[in-house]
Amino acid sequence: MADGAGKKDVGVSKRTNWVTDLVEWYDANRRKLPWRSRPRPYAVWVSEIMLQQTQVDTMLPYYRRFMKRFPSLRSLAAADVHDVLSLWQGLGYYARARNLHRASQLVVEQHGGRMPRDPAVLRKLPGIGEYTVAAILSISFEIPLPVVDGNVARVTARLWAIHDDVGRPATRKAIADRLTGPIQTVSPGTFNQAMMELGALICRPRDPSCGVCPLMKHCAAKRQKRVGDYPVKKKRKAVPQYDVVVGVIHRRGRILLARRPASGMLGGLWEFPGGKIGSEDATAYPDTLCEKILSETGVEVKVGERLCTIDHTYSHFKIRLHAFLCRAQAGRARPLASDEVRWVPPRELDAFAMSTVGKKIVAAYDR
DNA sequence: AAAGCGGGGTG
DNA sequence: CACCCAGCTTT
Repeated sequence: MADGAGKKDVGVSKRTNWVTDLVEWYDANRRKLPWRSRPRPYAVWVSEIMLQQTQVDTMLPYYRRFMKRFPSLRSLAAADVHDVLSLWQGLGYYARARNLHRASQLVVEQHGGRMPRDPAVLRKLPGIGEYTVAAILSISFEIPLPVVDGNVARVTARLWAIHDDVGRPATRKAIADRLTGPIQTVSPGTFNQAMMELGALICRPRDPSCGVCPLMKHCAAKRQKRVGDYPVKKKRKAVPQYDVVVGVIHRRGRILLARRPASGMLGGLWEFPGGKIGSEDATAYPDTLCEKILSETGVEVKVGERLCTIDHTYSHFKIRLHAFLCRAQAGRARPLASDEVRWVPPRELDAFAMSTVGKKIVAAYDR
């Protein structure tokens, strides 16, 4: 009798469930984040959209401001998209804001303002894909759908020494499949957040803290001393560089801004007129800029001194941007290559939603 | 300068 | 499925 009980105890302590170890670690080590206290679907949604391609520390101040201004799904749906973009200004990936705003309106129109609990229905909303469906439904409704973000892919690839490229959809699917069993043995919201938290705090891309990892004794990569070999991913290719010229165009104490088309890159944001140029000599920039401004806004300008040069990296290319002070000579401004053009008093520039580059030009102008 | 994060949309 | 899109942080 005593023998049998002893055997059982040994068995349990030697091979504890990795999910139990993970969740215990999470309960003791998780960060306190605003949407974690009592997860409402709307708060989880906003946080997950902001967290795409953006780290927690970067998005946190944006999140607080956003939730203060739009505390409910209905308040967001009722807002002007320009106000939503203004709050997103500087966070990047502006399509996320446009999609979130549009999707909130669809939830009000089609679902009475309540978040759908059906994965297939949720998935149809703009900006909501496989990952976001699983995140919202698991965290706010405890529905057992595993999320597979970069953190989870990395943790899982190491845990089971998965040698497939984690960037491929098939690998992501395989990882989700392997987590479908485990997630049903505990709170799904806790499981998913614990996996992501472990990836963010312990199982980091470089220099992971294996020594304090709750999954150390379960980890195949660690056992093989090959943690650095996982996850396997394809190298990203080099990005091209372009030169860009723009004009800060004055007329009667005002400055000309153009609003980019609503869809596409930096859609709906305001910018200084100008654009990408070829590899011509720098001495030709003023003439090129003059032509560009004329063809895009119908305004004839005299190009003056260079205001600033800004290097900026986007995800798929880099730019070296040269901003020139210009003076309008003739012509009425028309939105020939944009959705809208407007002459703006310099003091009001801050009220127009711009990308980080736009704000840098404004900052250089203010100096 | 290079690498890492890395979901969604499109074709 | 492959490929394109979109910025900022860390090293």
